[in-house]
Amino acid sequence: MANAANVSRSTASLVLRGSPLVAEPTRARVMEAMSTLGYVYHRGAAMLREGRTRTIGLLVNDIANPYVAEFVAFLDQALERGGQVALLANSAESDTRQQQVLLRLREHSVDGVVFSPAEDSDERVIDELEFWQTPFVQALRYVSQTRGDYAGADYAEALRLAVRHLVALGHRKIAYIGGGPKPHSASREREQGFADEMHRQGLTAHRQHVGGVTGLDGAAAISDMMAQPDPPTAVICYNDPVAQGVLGRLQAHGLLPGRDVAVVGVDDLPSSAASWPSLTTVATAMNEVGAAVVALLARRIADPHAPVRRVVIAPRLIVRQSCGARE
Amino acid sequence: MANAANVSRSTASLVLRGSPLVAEPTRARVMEAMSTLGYVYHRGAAMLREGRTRTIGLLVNDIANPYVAEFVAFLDQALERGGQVALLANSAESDTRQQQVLLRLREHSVDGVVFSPAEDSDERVIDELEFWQTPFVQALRYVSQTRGDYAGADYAEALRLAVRHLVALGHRKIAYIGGGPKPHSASREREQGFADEMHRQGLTAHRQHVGGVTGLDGAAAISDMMAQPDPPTAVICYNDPVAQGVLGRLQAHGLLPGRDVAVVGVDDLPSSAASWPSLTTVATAMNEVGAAVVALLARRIADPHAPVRRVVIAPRLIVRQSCGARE
DNA sequence: CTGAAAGCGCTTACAG
DNA sequence: CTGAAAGCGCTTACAG
Repeated sequence: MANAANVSRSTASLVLRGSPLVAEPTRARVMEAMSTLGYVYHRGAAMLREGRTRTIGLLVNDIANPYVAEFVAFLDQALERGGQVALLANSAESDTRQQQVLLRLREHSVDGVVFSPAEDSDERVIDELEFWQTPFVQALRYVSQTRGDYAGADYAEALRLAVRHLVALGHRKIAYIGGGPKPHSASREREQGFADEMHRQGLTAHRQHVGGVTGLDGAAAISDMMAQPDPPTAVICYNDPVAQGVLGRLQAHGLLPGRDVAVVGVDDLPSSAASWPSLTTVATAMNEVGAAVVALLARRIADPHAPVRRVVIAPRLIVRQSCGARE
Repeated sequence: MANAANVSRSTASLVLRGSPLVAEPTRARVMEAMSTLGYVYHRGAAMLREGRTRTIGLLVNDIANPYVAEFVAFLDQALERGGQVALLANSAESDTRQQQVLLRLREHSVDGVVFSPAEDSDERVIDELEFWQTPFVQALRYVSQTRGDYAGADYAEALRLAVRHLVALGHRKIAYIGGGPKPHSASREREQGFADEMHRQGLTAHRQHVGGVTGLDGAAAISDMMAQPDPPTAVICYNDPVAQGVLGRLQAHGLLPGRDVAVVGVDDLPSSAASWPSLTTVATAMNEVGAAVVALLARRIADPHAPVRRVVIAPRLIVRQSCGARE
């Protein structure tokens, strides 16, 4: 580099890293040379020498999912604040692609990996990460109940809150419109929470549907349910996009959500406050989950042998119009 | 590395890169050693030596925007297919952060940068990128009309299509609910297209509003407009989220979009087909823009002195219910 | 076809 | 406080 500034490379290196060992005039001389030469710190060289890259692999199941996109935005910012940079990758719910991308991340010598597993993830992903000794944390979903750090919301509790709220409003015919056909931890937890709370209330699922996680899936599911005899009076949806699709389709059938059928979502996307009727939903505390993920990863990098830690964030019911509790 | 496999490092290197110069038994021996040792190709070392990283900086104005998230998903996949990996960064519409993040990307020696400029971008961003000689392409928005490659949709044409469609349906009181307060190329183009086509039709903007780019902003804007005397009969919105907020708020006021007020969006998000009423919108061909971006960047990396190229993709009107043309 | 040597830009001890 | 030397894991000529 710019040791055309009349100093040795080690001195320059000390300046770069802001060491107090360097005399002021020397530092000034080096800084001067750096800026006139348009010098840029070559992190790649440092990483080769230091053995770490300050780079974190961020592998998500579906970046186009609005909730995941917000999660990525949050993590990107949090990592940046910690002086790290995110290598983004999207498995698009494919275990195969997840494997490939993980190898790629490893070739780039990431210091750690945050991942929300693809829905059909094989537990071998964990084997591999452990074999590589790559610090990692599972986010939003987990592949293994017991292996690897994890942070997510309490999805079972989210469904329990929704059921309890609807029962309190007098509903007994409560349906659940679930997520995609391939279950993962977060969808299993939701189903469990739904079943448990219904049971506790002396009820059984009035109807249950499996389809997908988008508005179109929600619309199709509700059409189906309403066409059958003895339709539900209340519907809980896998997430807000599904619920928004349900809101739309109900109205297309001439039914007003909140008056004719109660609808509840999960996640509390920003857009859910602006829908008509506004959507009652269970917020899954994305920021808190994100913060936990960052903390877990830092801890894991610092101490690879620390005991496994799993952080589960409490959800919160947001009552708006679509459940009929408000005008 | 594993030249414990009895070969020299150069031979191993040749094997790694799949050179045909290596004899089969030798190759087998090397492969064998690699797998037993759990060897992983150290891209960082290669990049230091080769001077390129097969890493692309992907800097977006707002990852939490659904359209941008889809764009990121598309690009991530396209880059991956080309053997590159995306370093993600989010400027969150801040020029300051954009500068920081660009420096960070450069420290990571990205081979090129794709960026959708923050809304308040200073043209100095371009100076800097040119000074660094970093190949780059502007996506979705541009900082400079003349400098740097660019790919985006034809946003002016999108607005023209929307105006023409509404006029053909008999509307004359057409309002435009624009994006955020800080204009950027894509919002200016929209405004221009709106003004041009209204003029050509012998009309003037019945009303025009500046606010934000989310559903809540759209809801606030339409409440405002409808509360004033002589409200518009048709509204064109900056993007689909704004339009969805408008749909919701109109209904909250007891007005049915498509019957009482026509509403048109821009972008054609997947969720817009599932809204109620389903949203008439102008699709801005995200995949084509993405493909153009990837091609432009490859070209720029291959030939830094190629003439500037700007790719503008034609938009397409998607007629659904919210404009009143369909039941 | 295979081997020995140099070098990418840093950081880390180790001497002065 | 500053300088000289080695080495991170690769690739690139250059000889054999």
